[in-house]
Amino acid sequence: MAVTIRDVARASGVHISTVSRTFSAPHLVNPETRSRVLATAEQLGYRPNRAARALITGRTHNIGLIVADIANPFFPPLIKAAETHARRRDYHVFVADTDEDPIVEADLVQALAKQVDGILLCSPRMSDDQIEQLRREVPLVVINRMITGLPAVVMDVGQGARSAVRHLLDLGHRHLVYLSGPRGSWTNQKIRQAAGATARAAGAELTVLGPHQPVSAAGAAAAEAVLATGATAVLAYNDLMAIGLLQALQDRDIAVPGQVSVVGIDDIAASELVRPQLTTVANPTAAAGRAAVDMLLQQGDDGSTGQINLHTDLVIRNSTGPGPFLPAGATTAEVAAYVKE
Amino acid sequence: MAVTIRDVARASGVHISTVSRTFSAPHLVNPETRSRVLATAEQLGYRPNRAARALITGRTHNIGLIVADIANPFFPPLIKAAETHARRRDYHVFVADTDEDPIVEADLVQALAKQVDGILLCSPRMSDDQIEQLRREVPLVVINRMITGLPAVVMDVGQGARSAVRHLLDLGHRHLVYLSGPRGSWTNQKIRQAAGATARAAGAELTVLGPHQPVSAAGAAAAEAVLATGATAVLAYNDLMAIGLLQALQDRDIAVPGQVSVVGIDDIAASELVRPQLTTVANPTAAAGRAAVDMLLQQGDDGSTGQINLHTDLVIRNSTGPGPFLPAGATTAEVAAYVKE
DNA sequence: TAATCTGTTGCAAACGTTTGCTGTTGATGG
DNA sequence: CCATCAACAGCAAACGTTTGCAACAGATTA
Repeated sequence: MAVTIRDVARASGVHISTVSRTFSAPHLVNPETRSRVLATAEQLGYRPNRAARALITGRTHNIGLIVADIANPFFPPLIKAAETHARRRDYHVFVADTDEDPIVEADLVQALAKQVDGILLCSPRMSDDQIEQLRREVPLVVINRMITGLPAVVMDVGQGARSAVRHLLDLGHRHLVYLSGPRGSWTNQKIRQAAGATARAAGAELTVLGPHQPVSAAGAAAAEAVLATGATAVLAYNDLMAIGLLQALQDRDIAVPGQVSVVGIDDIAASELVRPQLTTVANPTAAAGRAAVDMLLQQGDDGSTGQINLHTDLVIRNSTGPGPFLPAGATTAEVAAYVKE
Repeated sequence: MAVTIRDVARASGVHISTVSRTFSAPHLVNPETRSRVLATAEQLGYRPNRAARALITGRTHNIGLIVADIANPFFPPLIKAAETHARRRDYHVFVADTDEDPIVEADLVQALAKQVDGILLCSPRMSDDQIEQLRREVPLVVINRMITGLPAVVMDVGQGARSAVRHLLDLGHRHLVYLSGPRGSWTNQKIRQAAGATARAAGAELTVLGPHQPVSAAGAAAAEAVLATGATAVLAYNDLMAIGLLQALQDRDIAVPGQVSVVGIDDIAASELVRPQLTTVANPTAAAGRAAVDMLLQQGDDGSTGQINLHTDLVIRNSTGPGPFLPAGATTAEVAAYVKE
């Protein structure tokens, strides 16, 4: 049925090994022979069978990409960049979705292990131990989580959170809220620590609310709680939550940024589409995807296990501004009254 | 290095074919033997090598999913649903992005062909001929495009467009604009035809603007042109464009839906996050993904080549309402003046 | 001139499975 | 008691490649 190396060999009067070499080690075959083989291959429509190749070389030229939730707008740009980059290097990529379930995550790695040359693990929810375990079965690069001894590429959310908080501080805010993300998220911890430290260092207060699911509904649901704190500025775990909050506040006739400033993290596409446009920390997700692919592909060569820390950028838009500043220690009722004006 | 069927055979004192059958045809092996083999396999950490299996059976248990742009929010829910559904049937999926380029599209199908049992082609930009050509190399299911003789699952955008236009008509609008999508999009044609026919049947006018790239910037850029037509309602090729337009209008102090009503198509997540929330036609993308996978997997069995037409739903939110109605034949200047009030 | 080398090709053994066929055993039926 | 059969297990040939080794020619070196 399908045309194989053998058909090409017969048609061009050489041995199959010569045909094989024409494709996998061209420099070993006479230019003349080579072009003849190439021509008949082209004419016959020959395409190498990757399964057979994989069987003998042990390299599949496939990589796996495991993310928590494909539909979370944070991931698609990363997936896209990784896929495009991989393809340019003649690799194909399996994409899989864990639905934020650590068990599914582990199963997936196992299932994919034999079929890929390595796996990119995005924001894994597994324990460090589990991940180290799996690393013994298949080359791994972890994205958005740092585990000593494991190759990783992370986006420096700590630095991003610091910039965001400093921006808010510069605008005069003294009481901030951090709307935290899901339990078990490494990123969440980093943000929380960095934001807390930066606020404290400036003598400002930071109230942590959460944990929350990283979705807009959770941000919206947190609106009351945010107002109750009396804070004038909010940093959210991600843009989705920030946008949810943004709209919930506006639905309550609370001006953003007039009365409350809101900052997100990720810079998803929607952040620009929403009004006011969201001030946020832009994560270089595309760069991260590419870097992770490179790291994975190099890993085979040397045994290097580098860790890359990608710079993040605060992008200031219209959801932040100098706020209304309450007397310290205002009660919830006072805040609400103030805010209603 | 890796543990193979041979290791398991040796360790459990049977022939390799028995081990093979334990996994691929359990009913052919004695329950006692089977459990013994299973136990040692488990203990040794044996995992079947899919490449070897694929080589001999010709079935890879992989499928390919090719989309125009992973980052376009329309696709991720479809990808997610397809992947999850496929995995439940023990298939893994390659995801690839064509960047809206028909050439890349064809290359990708070819490259993936030998490595998958079939390919899901989403909103292809290739010509019908090309697609039929490729179908001879690999089983195909086309999503969001109807080609006679080819298995397809489409979302009934025609019906969606009709509902949308009827909704606008019911609100009293007499002059509508259709903001059309990219050239070569089958969906675009369908919408345009359905919208035009519905408007004409009611004696209303429909002006077509475009083509445009299916992105929010294009929607925003079209704002002036839309106003110039004097229309009071707009149907856009997709939500992204609708949202772009929405914000561009508001930035010009034009009330939505007070002065102009806007309807999108797709019901992407952002449509609910934007204010006013966007009235739009919800496409059952997840269902489409699942249906396409099923269709592809069945295709091997019988030679069936069904076509599924999925129902779409108009979801009415806050971007549509009774508009201000101008005297017929108002000039651009008059419209602008009117609209500024 | 003999020895060595270089460039090119063929040969055949892998890689880890699946599967049609053949044997063996013990049970069933006449 | 022989013939038939069913259930099970082993044998070996595939599947389409890659790759170490050997063979050979012609060129280079000593």
